[in-house]
Amino acid sequence: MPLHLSLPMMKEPEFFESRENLFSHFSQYIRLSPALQADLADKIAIVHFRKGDTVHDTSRVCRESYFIRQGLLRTYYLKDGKEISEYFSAEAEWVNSPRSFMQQQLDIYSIDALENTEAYRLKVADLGYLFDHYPEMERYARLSMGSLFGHLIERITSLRFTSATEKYAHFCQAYAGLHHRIPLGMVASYLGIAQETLSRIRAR
Amino acid sequence: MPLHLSLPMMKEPEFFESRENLFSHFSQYIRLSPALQADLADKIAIVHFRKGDTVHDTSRVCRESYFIRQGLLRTYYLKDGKEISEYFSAEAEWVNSPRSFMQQQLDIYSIDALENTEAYRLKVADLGYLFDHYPEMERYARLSMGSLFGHLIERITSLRFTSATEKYAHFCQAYAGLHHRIPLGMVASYLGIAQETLSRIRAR
DNA sequence: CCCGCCATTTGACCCAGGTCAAATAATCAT
DNA sequence: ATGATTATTTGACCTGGGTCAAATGGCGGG
Repeated sequence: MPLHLSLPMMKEPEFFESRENLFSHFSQYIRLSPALQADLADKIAIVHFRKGDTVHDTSRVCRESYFIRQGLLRTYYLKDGKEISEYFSAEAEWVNSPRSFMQQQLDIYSIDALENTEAYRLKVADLGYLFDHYPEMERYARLSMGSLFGHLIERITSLRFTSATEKYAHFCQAYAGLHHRIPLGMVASYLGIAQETLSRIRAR
Repeated sequence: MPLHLSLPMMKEPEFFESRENLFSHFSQYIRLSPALQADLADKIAIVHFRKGDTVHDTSRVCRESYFIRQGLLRTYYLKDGKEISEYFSAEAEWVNSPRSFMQQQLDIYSIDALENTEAYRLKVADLGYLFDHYPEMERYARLSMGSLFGHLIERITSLRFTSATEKYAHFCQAYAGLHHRIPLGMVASYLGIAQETLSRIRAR
């Protein structure tokens, strides 16, 4: 099934505002030279997804990464015919199918949109170009990966020795404002507990 | 308590052989220029730990990273007075207390040696120097982190929906030859299951 | 506004694996 | 070697939370 996405159709001012969002994100990690800024602006496109759209599926190698300007995406995979949510990504986060994108091979993860979403798209080939020409992009990648690391380790800790109730509490804190926006069943599979159990916990 | 480590006291030939190990590791990811090679050789020291030694403890900020030439280290933390093993690191892996090393702040993880261990030591300040002067070091960091990522995600998957038996099977496969070298109780806490349960599983 | 399809809730039942306790085996230091 | 300390095994018991089933609630499309 082909990737389903609508093309940007925005007024100029809004477009500029958008770009600055991404740029200011970069600026948290590195100093953006004018040259890099220009090259980035050239490589990055804005795309829209409608709620329910498929952003990526397992039949393809993942060749693009998305930085969410607004909206909510979900990365999931199938296990015994059921969808298991791996994680959720909201504003100011990069999303792709990690191993598929990094090693350019097929992988089990699909991505879909839980809300109408507006995102910047960067193709893997363009990212490679940026890495080759701007050492500071390498640094950006290293630094931003670093903070992800902490989250993953925390999650592993939370999965191992905590009760279902504690897992949910940790989730609410880690995904702060987001947990309202995500259907209960998906939260349950993210936490590795049964939907029914989570429903009972909520009705505490 | 001060860091307990013995200084290198090696014959030259062995020393050279050691360094080449690390260099060939780097070569898997980047091309090592002679200048970088020289700088690396200058910054890196060889250290030895005896079985049971503390490599890092929670009272200090982690200011060095170790690349294991031979041996086995364990990263763990205390929960309710018990040691929970976070992960094990063997030959050809970098070890530190991740958040403490990356953000230069205190964290909950300690590291000790499960076997006599010989490792290369790189100080955080020297690593910063290398990042500042050699863009290819940034690339190395990005690429080598990438492969860690896959492992962490796999582990999260394995923790969520699998029985204790499956967790142990996954562990044996992920840590291939290593599982003989690690005490049962530590494996159990790594997997998030009770020691008694793991003992029964093994006696299948 | 109504219908049909999911998502969520509620109830009943059951088992994998946790806890506590005590025996046995392995390891270490003297 | 030998006793002391620590790691592993074994047994008995119990509970958190999984599974299956059925009722109820919500929402998007016509």
